[in-house]
Amino acid sequence: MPEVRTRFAPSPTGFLHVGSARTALYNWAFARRHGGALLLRIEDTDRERSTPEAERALVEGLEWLGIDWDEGPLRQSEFSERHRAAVERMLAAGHAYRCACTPEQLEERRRATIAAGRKWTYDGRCRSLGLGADCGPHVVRLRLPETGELGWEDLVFGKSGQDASEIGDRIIQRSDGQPLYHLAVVVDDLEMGVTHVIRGADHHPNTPLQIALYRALGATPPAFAHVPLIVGAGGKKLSKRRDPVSVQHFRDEGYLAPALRNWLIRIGWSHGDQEIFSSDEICALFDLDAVNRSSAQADSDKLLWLNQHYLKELPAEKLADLLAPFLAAEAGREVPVTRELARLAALQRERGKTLAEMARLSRWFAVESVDFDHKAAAKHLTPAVAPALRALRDALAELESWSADAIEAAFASVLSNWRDMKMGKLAQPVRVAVTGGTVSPGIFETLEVLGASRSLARIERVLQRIDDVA
RNA sequence: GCUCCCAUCGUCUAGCGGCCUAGGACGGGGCCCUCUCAAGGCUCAAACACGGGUUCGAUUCCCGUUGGGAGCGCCA
Repeated sequence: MPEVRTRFAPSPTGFLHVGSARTALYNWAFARRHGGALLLRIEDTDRERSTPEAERALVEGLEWLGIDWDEGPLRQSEFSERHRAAVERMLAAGHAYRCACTPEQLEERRRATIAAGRKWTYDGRCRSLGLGADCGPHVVRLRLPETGELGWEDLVFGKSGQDASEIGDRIIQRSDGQPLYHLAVVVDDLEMGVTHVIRGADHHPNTPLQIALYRALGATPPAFAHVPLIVGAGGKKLSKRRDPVSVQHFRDEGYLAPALRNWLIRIGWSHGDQEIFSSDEICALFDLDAVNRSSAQADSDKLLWLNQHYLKELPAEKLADLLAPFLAAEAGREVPVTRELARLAALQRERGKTLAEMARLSRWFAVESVDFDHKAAAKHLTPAVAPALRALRDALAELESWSADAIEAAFASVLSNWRDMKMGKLAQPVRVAVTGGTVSPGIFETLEVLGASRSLARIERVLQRIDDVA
């Protein structure tokens, strides 16, 4: 079996779309699984959209996801010479012909045909005119056989195809000499030696035409695998406005690359009951025959779950590195990566599902002084708890080592003097004092990471506040 | 409108004629744990779109219906 060569051929839109990302992932996984190569080709023939920034965004997104390629990025715009040469060859061989019908004439005939209740494909007016290059403004059309199956065995959809008569002679070169998409793709895939075209199912209906193109070029089509589309809620098309569609967006929200990768690979593909796939497992286990045929909705809750799973797997130091910028943005100030931050990250990772959420929950750690949640303060910062709080402050102040264990002992000693006070009655006021709210990791650990001086200062401040109110 | 494609819990899916009392996961409910919130453990509810065939036997095969999607450009 010849070497497997797959390709990912996005058009540069300024970001990496999750649907494209999954297609890239499938191509990558398939190539790796079979010891082949992945080629990256930028479809940049649409000049306005194709900026260097847009291309960089694409490359960045792929690299972040951990998708590496073996050749490229190649740019389609650099291959116009060979596109033109291919057209010349087809013209010479009679597989293509010049057509001088104007868009206006075409539109008129199309309308008339549809009005007559018949379906429109090009009516072949210029098909046998034998127009030469001197025929004035003209396009080039592919000459399809009158009939005949344009079929293939799709690696996902199985037997597929359409009869040539359904399609009509399509334009392959514009009147300005520029190649059309289908021609460019076929010529480039041929030129690059692509053996497996793995792409979105939206291309499924285009494939017969491309098969015809391969044949007209005297070539054997590659294997095709069309992967089902990712759709939004309710099975509707993913909408840029309603759904988060860019890989960058997920990255900025604090999703981990392994989580997004795992999420994407599992939409439309499965391997038994397995849910968690490392990069290596994806490369070892992915296969096209386990890809589904129906389109799938993206489930953001599952992504959240996966993200927390990977968050929990990360070493605390690494997690602190990742969390620091999110926390800095949350607190509006620099956040150095310290041992305490790593300790905090280890505590918060089972409380937040994204880095952004972890940062929100950890705000109290990074800010100078906390803002009190009004309801929490009203409920827990009352004169009734002041004596016990004062005793706790004294006990904490005398601690020789500031550790969770020592802090717990201080709490215990205070509680032993207030027999009718339960742990919760003391912990909550302290929690409000040091975090401003009622939600945090265990109170001993919270005080530990915050440090002795900041903890005591915040308790002191609360004591003052209770006195002021009283 | 025409052509093509798809159809299992709310969602992602397992199932490739009997193993199905339809399995797993996310999400949801309950219980346990507990200083809050989580995490964790246990547990419950939840699906073969419908109608015909084929077969001793259909979730699985065939045909319709319904519902969804994609494609029908001198866009990519």
